[in-house]
Amino acid sequence: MTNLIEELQWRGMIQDIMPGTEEQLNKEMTTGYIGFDPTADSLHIGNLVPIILLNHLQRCGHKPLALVGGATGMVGDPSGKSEERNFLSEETLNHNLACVKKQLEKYLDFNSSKPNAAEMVNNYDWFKHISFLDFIREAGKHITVNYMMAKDSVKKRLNSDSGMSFTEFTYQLVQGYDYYWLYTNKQCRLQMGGSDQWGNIVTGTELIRRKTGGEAFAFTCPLITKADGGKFGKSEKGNVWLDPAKTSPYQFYQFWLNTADADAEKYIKIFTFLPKAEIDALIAAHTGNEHQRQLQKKLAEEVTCFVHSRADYEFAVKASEILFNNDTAEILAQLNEDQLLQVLDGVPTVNIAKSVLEAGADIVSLLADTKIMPSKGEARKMVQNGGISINKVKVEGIETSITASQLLNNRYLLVQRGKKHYHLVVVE
RNA sequence: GGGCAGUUUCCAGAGCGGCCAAAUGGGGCGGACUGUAAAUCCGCUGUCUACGACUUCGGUGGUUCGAAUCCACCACUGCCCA
Repeated sequence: MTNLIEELQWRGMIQDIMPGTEEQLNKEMTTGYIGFDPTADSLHIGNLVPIILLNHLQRCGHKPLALVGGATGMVGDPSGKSEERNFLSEETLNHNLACVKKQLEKYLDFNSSKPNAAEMVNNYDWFKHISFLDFIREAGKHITVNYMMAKDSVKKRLNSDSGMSFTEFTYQLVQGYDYYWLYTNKQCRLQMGGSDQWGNIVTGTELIRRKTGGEAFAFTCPLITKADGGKFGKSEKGNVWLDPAKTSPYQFYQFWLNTADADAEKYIKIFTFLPKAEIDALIAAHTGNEHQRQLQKKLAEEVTCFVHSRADYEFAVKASEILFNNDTAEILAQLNEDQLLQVLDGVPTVNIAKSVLEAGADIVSLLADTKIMPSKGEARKMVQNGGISINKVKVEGIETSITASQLLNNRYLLVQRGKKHYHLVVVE
């Protein structure tokens, strides 16, 4: 049994830890859990850290429980939120729950023949049987309001103008009860989470101690930050999702590849399972040769393979080469239709009628009509600034006209605005 | 309820009768350099049938040859007094 805490420590994944946690983990196979809130119909890369924590737990020979918050999702966690959250409708919640469960199955080993097989639990399953009165007698009696009010997440909101509803105030008790329930019914002895969860987690261990006299353990992982102060996990297009239908593997790969130097060392430790020796070697090789971006490439490779697949990764690399290398006009022209569409998967497309090109369309009108540029004025300026390329060839001058002879595979036109923005024009 | 100040293009903020599509800064977007980075430098940033035309300066009317600029009313915002 590998020492989990030691492993996580050098990776910089431990923020707070309850005394005795390491001893418990070294003593026996321990069951540990993390909760996932069904706030959307897909997990995003912010949820990747908890997934990886559970994965490490399992690799070290312990038993992970992934808890989906069917009940807690109905309440809303106030931690880190400055305002009261809106309720999700029941259908949305159920839909999200199903999606999240399906995703989680990909990342842990649920093969029940193993003693430390992962398990999925839904806290709605036990909360649906508990009446309000049962709850306030069973859980509420053991925790004082004074104790609950002392939590940071609560204090902040009490001092704010928006206040805090009774519902959200209760959240920590609901989550605390989860831990108590898992403690008594699943022999769960460990809870993990982001450091913003510390307050809620401690309420759980407190509840366990007061109700059963038993001891439960916990640790948290630092929240992921970016060196430039931006919010981690957002790309220009918004959240980076794990669902390939919402964020294509190519975009996912690009997100990691674009990691800033200042963050890369930290991220490769947290988001990959590479052993310490290999990471140290990579960092050493990267230092002084930052322009080669070895760290970013390895990071993007590992995470893309873990979340999607090796095939998806290889494809993303190929697509990146075609899209970003300069002398690829010829390669592009050689691709067949299938390859072309795969490389450009996720690129926004516009349809135009073939007749438009037969007479030769002037570049400015084409850009404006296809909505690639919002107006002719802007299209004109963009072309004059050298910001538009067709099929990887820069457009020179606003008099340029586009004809059917330029179509790739007789159907497609790859329009590029600036370095990173692509549009696929499909002729019908 | 009374008094004062304000409302300008994505944001902040100049302009106070013609020289205003409107200074400057920020942001955004391009280009060069680079590592699909940072920093730096350069350009663009109301629309169009584009060396010109058209529509914008809270709203509606008015004064004037001419208004973002002056007047009236309305709406909203901020500050002060009740």
